[in-house]
Amino acid sequence: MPPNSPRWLDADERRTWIGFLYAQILLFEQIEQDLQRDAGMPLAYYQILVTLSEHLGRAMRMSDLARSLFFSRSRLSHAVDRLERNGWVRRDSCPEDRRGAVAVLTDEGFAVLEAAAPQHVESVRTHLFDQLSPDQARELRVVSEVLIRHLLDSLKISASDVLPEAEYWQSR
Amino acid sequence: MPPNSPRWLDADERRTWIGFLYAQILLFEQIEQDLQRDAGMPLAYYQILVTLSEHLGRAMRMSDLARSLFFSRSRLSHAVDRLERNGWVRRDSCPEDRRGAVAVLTDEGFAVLEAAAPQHVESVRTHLFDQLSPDQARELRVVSEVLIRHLLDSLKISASDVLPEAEYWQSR
DNA sequence: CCGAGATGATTGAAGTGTCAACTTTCCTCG
DNA sequence: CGAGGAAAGTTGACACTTCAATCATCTCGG
Repeated sequence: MPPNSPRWLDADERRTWIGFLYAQILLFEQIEQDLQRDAGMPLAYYQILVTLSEHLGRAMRMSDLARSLFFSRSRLSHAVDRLERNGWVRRDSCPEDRRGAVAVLTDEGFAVLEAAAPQHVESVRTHLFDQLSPDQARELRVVSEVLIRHLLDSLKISASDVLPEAEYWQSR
Repeated sequence: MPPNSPRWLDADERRTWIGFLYAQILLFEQIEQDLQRDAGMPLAYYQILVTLSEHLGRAMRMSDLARSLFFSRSRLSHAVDRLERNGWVRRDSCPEDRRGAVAVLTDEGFAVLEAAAPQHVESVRTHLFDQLSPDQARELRVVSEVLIRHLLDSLKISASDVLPEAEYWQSR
């Protein structure tokens, strides 16, 4: 698996890689910090609430939720523990599968989400879209989708596991 | 600070944002996983070793190292604790400032880094550069550098704190 | 020169994530 | 039907980060 003779990065590639790495670190650090300040939760938890809020009954099976967000089951389980303690999510048992559990967004959770959304969106706009020309934003999207297709392939994840945006990421 | 009327994202922007978010999550998850498998350390620790290895005497003041990597002092302190337990880094006291501490890359640490580098570079190439056309890689670099300049400004960090690539990220 | 505030660094607790082990229930196939 | 294996979910231990508090030293204006 390690190559016989490694294909080193040239100077341009190194700068691209380091630049991308640091841009990513700084951007998400900033957005997480804004969200933590405004809503008292990390981005991962916000994504859980958003995903639940967009589904029928504001409810989802734990496994489906985990797949949608690329979370391990364990990670989701711990996260829902905390969201439940905050009163933002509730666990119901699943009628058609006695192993199952359903995470349900509570009214309080929905209210917290509604209150947090405007500031979070503003943060994303300020630190991402306001900095890019329309062409650059388009290019960023193309690059992102290329990478997602590759990575899903390489992880042998079928894009249709990733509801509800699956159609955007189809391999071909 | 919250806007009177939030500037919501339109459908294209939402797709761009979610795409970028997921590309970033999947890419770094994959690269971290490869590095963990091949070298038994997270990317952040690898970066510490790389940064030390590129400095005179393979040594740096804790604070300078933290600034270079955008780590908090606390984070670096904990990380160096572990690297020290692994025997990869050593702490020396600082002659010209008695408060100070200097992190030094040990020979063993350098050897570990040399052993890990080829596979890590291969991983970056496979999952990033092999997937992008030269134009896309160029565009990714431009976008990254735009974001870095903005974020450093917004954090009031002067680019020259971030050695040794500072010149690349100057605001103007 | 001296005291106040800034800087360098560490510490411990709490939050979040990973990993492996485990339980329960479901599904399949002989 | 009834194993045996797969899937759903949880749990506990450990690893990494953050946050606030702390201590020591340095710097600088009066």
